[in-house]
Amino acid sequence: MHTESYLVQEPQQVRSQKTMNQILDAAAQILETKIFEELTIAEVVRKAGTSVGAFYGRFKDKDALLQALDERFFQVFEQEIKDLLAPSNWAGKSISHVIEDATRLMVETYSTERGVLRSLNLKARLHGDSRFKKREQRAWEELFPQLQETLLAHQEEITHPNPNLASRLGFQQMFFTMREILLWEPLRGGPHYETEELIAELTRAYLAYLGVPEAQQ
Amino acid sequence: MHTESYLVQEPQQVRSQKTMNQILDAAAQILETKIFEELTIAEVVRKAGTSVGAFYGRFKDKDALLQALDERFFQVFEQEIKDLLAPSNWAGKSISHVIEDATRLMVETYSTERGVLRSLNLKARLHGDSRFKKREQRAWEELFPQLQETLLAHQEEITHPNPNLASRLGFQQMFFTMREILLWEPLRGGPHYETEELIAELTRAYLAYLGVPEAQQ
DNA sequence: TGTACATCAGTGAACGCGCGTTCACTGATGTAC
DNA sequence: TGTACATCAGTGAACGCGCGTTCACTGATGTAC
Repeated sequence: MHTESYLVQEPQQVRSQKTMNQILDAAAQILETKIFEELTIAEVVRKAGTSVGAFYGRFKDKDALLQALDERFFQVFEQEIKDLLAPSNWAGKSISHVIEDATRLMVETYSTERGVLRSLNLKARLHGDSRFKKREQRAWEELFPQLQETLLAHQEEITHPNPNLASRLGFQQMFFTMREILLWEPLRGGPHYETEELIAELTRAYLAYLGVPEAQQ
Repeated sequence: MHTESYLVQEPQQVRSQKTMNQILDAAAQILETKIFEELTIAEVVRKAGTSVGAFYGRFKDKDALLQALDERFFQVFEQEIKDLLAPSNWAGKSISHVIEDATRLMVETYSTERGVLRSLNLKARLHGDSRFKKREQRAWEELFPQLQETLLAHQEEITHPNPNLASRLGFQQMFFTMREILLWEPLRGGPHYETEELIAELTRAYLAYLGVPEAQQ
């Protein structure tokens, strides 16, 4: 395995691998209730049952911790996207199924990984900074082009005058709304939506905007 | 006028009022390209042509500066909302006009005040903290209940099975998408939308989701 | 099977940097008589 | 119309606090012969 640039050194012994996992788990847990800037190294290592020195023996700096969490998350997420996009998967399915599938993946993922995703999302804004900005768009870039292609293949079902624009803005609406509702609304006690309800409504909204007649759903 | 809690003291002389305005203008200008946490007091006063001491003679602390910008912004915005909601204004208008009006106000406001709004939005997330959280929701609370009431008055034109839910989630979609596209997408070079196009498409999406038949638009 | 040596892992006190904030002081403005 | 005094405004160097980061050191693990 190649040396990850954010690590000082890859773990070589079981012992250190274990320590690293403890650090990542502790951090992820802290991020459920705090954002990354509120988290201190001291707090992480205390919770992980290790020391500041051990931390810096592994991670280049504080940001490297978030990068490692990012890496760990995307490993799983990208596989799920690949499975969803597997050529056979959407063959012959209706637009409405395709959109529902994509929405479901997003909603379920963002529900499960609130803490880490909240901080990644924030980080991308705080520092218009390279690494995190890129990564945040990956979900997008992996999923959207393929989804769009699939939708445009059913172009005759779309009554919006500009299917290209509509499929893009519709996806953005679904994604931004989902992210806002799942990651941020809970913090300010906004209205709560059940997972299935949210999936259903976001799908419905997307389809309605594309102008897919109900008969074809 | 009552003493604002975030100010050490209200300006008493023209001279100090002028200094204060210079500080606010300089800050607003800096926020066009930086976020509030990147802005330093030293930078603001340099640009404003005044001194650190002058700053603290007026503002309680750094946060007070953002609060003052917030205050200045909302003064204008709330008046615009009031005008929009004036009883006579929406009387007899179609759902589609009502939604377009609301969307236009939001889009135009957020286009004009990018800098300050970006930092206010961020601040509300960084510190789940009282003051800014509240203020961020004000646009919402001032505008939405009235909008919803107006929409529900035309309930027969809405084919979504749950008009109450749909008018709320539809508004959230419009608002979140608008905010994301105007405040954050430019930073990551996302696709650009013309103001009129954005208003038209967001309106269209909202109406479609509510299920307002095209004939009635 | 043991010994020597190299590298990996881990410890926690001390350091240092960036900025927000304070403070002692000077000058400007307003008011009283 | 001038003088004295109070308050407002403004200056910028110095301070200090919170964390991220370093560093000198100890112990654990692995490898060679």
